[in-house]
Amino acid sequence: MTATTRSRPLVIDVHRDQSICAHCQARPFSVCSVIGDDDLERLGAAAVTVTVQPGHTFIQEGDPAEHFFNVTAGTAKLFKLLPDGRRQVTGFAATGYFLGLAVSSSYAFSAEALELVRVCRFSRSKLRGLLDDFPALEKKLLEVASNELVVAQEQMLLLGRKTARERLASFLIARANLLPHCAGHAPDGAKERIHLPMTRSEIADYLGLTIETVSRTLSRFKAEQLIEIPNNTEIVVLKHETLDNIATGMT
Amino acid sequence: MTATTRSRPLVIDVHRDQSICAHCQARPFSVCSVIGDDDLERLGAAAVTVTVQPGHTFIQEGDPAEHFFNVTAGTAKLFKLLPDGRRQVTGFAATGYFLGLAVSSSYAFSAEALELVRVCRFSRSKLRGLLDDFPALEKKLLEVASNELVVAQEQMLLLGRKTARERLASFLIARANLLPHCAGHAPDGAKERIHLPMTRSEIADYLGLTIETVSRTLSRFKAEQLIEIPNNTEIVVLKHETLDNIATGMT
DNA sequence: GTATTTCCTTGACCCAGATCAATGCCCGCA
DNA sequence: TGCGGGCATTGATCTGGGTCAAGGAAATAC
Repeated sequence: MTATTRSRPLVIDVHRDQSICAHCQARPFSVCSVIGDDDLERLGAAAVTVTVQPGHTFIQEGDPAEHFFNVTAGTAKLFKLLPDGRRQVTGFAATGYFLGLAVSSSYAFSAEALELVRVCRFSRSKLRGLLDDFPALEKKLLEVASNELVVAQEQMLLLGRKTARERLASFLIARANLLPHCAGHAPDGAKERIHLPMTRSEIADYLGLTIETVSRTLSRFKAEQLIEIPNNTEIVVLKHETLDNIATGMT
Repeated sequence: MTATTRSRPLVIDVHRDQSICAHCQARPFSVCSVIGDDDLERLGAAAVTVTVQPGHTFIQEGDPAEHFFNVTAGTAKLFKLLPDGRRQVTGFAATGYFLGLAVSSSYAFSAEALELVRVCRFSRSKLRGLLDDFPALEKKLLEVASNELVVAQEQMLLLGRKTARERLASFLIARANLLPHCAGHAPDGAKERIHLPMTRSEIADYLGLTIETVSRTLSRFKAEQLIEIPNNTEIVVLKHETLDNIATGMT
């Protein structure tokens, strides 16, 4: 919840490359997947690749919304601040995430790189052009936005009505379901090793809790043999089903 | 927060009318405004008008998402439930609101009429057809969804980080800004009479509080001469600016 | 190898808002 | 005009999670 007022966007390695999209390993996971191979040069011409160092803010809430971003590597946190520094993390943007959908003239949130982040940047006008030329892209964006809305509503339920225990369980289950292999329900025996690129403080700001409550609750899960905590950036889910039940308030 | 398990959708007065859109007074406020006068018959042919009685649920979370809705009169509450009945109201849908954007196969939330509600109902396939024929409609929907996302993020900040006092102030200011005339900042002198079609309990479920806290906080605002409470469905904002400052955490 | 910093954990205590419990108010109905 | 049933208000008390404080552990710096 502390306001570690970081410096302004420090951006290294900005460059253009017409053929960049052809070898983009994030494409299958992103909105760009709807653009056919034949049109990749057109897409690449509109994009600028930007690398953002960990801890640096590349979108500042309130700034004029000139660009749209597509995360192609690393994870960023999206957040909003109150004047006294209280922070709400509204989401984590991983590879494939499309950022900047706000139609208004200024950004509604800030974005800061947690790890080394690589993004594809489009200017507002260039994206407009792409949307006009590729209606499929517009359809895809609507689909993405609709899914985001569903996720946002789920998060409102969490923030408004769930207990600390339920919030942490929800968070762990959501992270576990991100895992490439078992995108569903692992049995209570199987071990799922989830990666946490964010600090406890960022988890707290995401779940509307304090860092101490996050820590205590995780310790309790460990004591109950629901999880293991090998180190600060990894958690092993031992009892997925049990955690899932806690997450959905069935306990 | 109590689960008043209402009956299933009780729908009266369902009818079709090709020319309905031509006299729709909700059109200027809704996504349909992007359809030109010449194409209104096409739009009307796809829509079914449905009237929903107060207290009746016309969208049930988890049900297959077969329809999209456009509210043309009245206000509905959108909400999600936990198994034990805890409720989170994720929004209020007034005239012009487009409902059902969830792209997944089932609804992510329920919707219940607060007053007598009238909606325009489109089947999934009919809407698909409209979107293919009117790209402007798709653009508009993306714009609407993007705005919804911004609102959702603001609500996450409220639910995760604001105090009860700040939440109520935010709610009152948001309602005041809905007023047709002064869509901005009324001076601290001017009286703004806001209408509340929802009960205290629904306000509580929207703000992540209890009914008692809502009531106490409003009473305190009244004691501080920030508002007047002529009756249960109306509140007069006396000091817009002061409330706005409270809402944004500047106190 | 030691110092510094940053993050995490744990304990003791506190408080904003929840819960429990009356009571009041308004409105429709007879 | 009085009665009954929802809401809403208000008071008393409780508690989950916040706050304050004191280490600990792991990473980076020197």
